[in-house]
Amino acid sequence: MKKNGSDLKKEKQSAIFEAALKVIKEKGFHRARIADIAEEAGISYGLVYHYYKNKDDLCNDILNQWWGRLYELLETIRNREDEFQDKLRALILYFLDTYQQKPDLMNIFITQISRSSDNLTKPRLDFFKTFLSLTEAILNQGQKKGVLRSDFESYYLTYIFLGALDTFLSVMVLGDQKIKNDAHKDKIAETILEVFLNGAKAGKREA
Amino acid sequence: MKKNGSDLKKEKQSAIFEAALKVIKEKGFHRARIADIAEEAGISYGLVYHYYKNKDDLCNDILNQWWGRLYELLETIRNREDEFQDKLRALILYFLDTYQQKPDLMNIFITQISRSSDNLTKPRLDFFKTFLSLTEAILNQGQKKGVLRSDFESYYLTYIFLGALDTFLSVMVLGDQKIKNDAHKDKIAETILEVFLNGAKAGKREA
Amino acid sequence: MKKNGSDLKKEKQSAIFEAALKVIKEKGFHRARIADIAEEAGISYGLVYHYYKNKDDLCNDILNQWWGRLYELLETIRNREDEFQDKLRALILYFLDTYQQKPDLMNIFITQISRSSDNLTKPRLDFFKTFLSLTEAILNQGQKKGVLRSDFESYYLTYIFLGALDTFLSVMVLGDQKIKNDAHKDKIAETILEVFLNGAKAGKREA
Amino acid sequence: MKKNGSDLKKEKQSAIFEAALKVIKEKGFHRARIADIAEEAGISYGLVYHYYKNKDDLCNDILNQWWGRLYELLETIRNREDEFQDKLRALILYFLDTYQQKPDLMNIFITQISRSSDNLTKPRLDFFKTFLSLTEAILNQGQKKGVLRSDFESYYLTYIFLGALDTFLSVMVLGDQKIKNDAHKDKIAETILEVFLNGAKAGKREA
DNA sequence: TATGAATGAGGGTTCATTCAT
DNA sequence: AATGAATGAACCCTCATTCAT
Repeated sequence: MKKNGSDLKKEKQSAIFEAALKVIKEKGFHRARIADIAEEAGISYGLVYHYYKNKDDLCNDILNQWWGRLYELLETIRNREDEFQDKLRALILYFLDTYQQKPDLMNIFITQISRSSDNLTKPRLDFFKTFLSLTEAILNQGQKKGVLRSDFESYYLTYIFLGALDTFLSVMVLGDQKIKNDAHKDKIAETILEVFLNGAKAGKREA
Repeated sequence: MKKNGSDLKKEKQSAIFEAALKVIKEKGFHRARIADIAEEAGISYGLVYHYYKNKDDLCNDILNQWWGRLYELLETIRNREDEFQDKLRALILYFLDTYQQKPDLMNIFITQISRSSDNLTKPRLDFFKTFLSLTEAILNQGQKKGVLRSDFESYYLTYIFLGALDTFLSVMVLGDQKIKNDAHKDKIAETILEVFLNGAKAGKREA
Repeated sequence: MKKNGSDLKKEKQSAIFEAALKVIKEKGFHRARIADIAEEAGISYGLVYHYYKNKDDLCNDILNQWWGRLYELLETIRNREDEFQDKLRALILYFLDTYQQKPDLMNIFITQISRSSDNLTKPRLDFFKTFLSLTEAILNQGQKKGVLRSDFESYYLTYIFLGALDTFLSVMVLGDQKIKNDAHKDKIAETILEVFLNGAKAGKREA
Repeated sequence: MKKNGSDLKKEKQSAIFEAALKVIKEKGFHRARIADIAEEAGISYGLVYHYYKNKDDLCNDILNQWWGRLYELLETIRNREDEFQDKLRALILYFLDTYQQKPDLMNIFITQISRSSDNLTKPRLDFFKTFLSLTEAILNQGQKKGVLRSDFESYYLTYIFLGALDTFLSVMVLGDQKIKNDAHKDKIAETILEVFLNGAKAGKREA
């Protein structure tokens, strides 16, 4: 079955996208040269500019895809009729899955997007704030249902939850640790959930 | 009392250091130009090279100072005979104090150092790992004393604790939020501690 | 009636030619991109290379057409048995007519061809010199007939005549002024003729 | 006598300026590369950017100098109490003198500035229009004094006068003709003046 | 004939670093 | 110690031209 032009175009663009992920992961946004990306993608220099207006456009595509998917997921989770804890678990697993399937992208999120990067411009900051808000909306559901304590504002709980998740991911990403199998993945998820919900203090849990 | 040459040298170097903090905070490591730093410091830019071998040297100075102080603190905390919770509180307050007194440095830590930055070279990664280890050593004390639960490896607890702290700081730094007063600072510290120790779940706390 | 292949070819080539005129007028030779011209002509830009060897070839086509027609006219005028003044008038009107009918071409002549353009290569300079020579030949007829004064070399008179004409056109072209009607056109022609022939000094004319 | 820093700075900038004139004359604004200019000036590539913000800035400097001097001259001429014909002569001689002393600049005026150049942006067009206006103001003086005929608008006379002058210069510049001596220069000036004032028609002059 | 993807040389600009004074 | 002129490698982006389909 022959692919039509549009498919081919998308494929090539996708190749550039993936190459960019890899190079940016290795060098960071700044040091990633268009020449590197082109070489990684196995195409000529100028062709990158056939698919992307400029370097910024390419970087934004990465950001938009990342945040776009994440926002979508958060909306989905919020609207689901799940048990509250399953919502948190779903979010954690999304990150872990992404790390498994697109480690470069996850790496970039951790090292380039989540905080820093010299590119911390206003719109990029807004991405981050939106992420916090959407997550907070979910935690707020937990408070309303009486699952989460309400003696703290929901954003406090949000920071702690996301911080825990983020640091787990950071350690894995920066240490280049692999997720061995699904059991391992579940273990991590359960740990984060358990400590977040029940705390780190000894001897407080029933049974 | 006349200052001697060495003092003068240190003063000037310090001026460059502070200028670098400010410029790097505003532009990031990459976009921070030697010319900017010199201008901010009120000196000619050739002079920067009398005090620092090159840009990397200057950046490393910042990193070394940051991590050096932090390591020192962690060692101190570990060796203190405090109650365990006071150790954690001391660590949290150190970050909050630093944010109050040297917001630029804190900003750089959050946005440039803590994870990423394009400059994520091996030695810089090691800094981060050492930080995790030293903190883990303290949390491990908590487990040994029976204050912290032991059904998780100490590094799991470390990630959650540091993640919570880090995200609180990130939000403040990125949102340019000020710490209003000591009460506010204590509130934040207590929140982190309380949720870390007792968890986010509702109705589980005695009294 | 079906057009044959050659006609079609000429039509398409003509479309490219006209598109080139428009784009070059707007952007100049240098900034005019093949892609712009193709888009203006409503064809794919690879196709331009079927009709023209390269960009230079296209530009030369424009130059050749312009100069070719002009030389032809000058030859015609020279060989005509008109009154001398009618010859000059015919030349002036040719330019004004061209400006009316092909303003883009006229614009390019004024802004790109007549003098300079970065493309001032030897062959292009020769075009210009030939133009001067052919015009001079006509003015020389005027001197021989005793209509024009002979106390100056004919090329001096040529420069003044063409300079006057050229500057009139320049102002119109650069100011994007339209020729309102035939009376307006005649007025301009007569002004140039009158001042060229009788001078700008006051009170010297009979009657 | 030692030169101070500012003098040296100006000297170097001037060297770049002159080098730019030469290169632009040879290649045109577009084809003139910063590398060429630097080489011509005998300095390194980057140094050009020490003195000029960018290529445009350098080009504008040339334009501003050219037009600035010309405007100044036109103001001076207008305000002088000279005989009217001496005013026109002064203007012609200014151009001829400039051609003698700064042939590169004159060349650029003719081939790049006066009309064309792809760089025909709004502000550059305005330069040209101002030039026309200032000249027209002088010719208008001639009409008011009764030296020039008033049956044509002053701008018509302006176009013819400037056109004549411009074309003389063009021919010299494009033909790379030298002005042999002062007598030659005067001859040219008188020719332009004579034909402009008394016309090209034979047998109309007194005596 | 027609398309537009693909190539890569060319050139502008930045900026860390060196160096003469 | 101090200045800032000077250097040139690095890298982004453009666009004429080629080529596979």
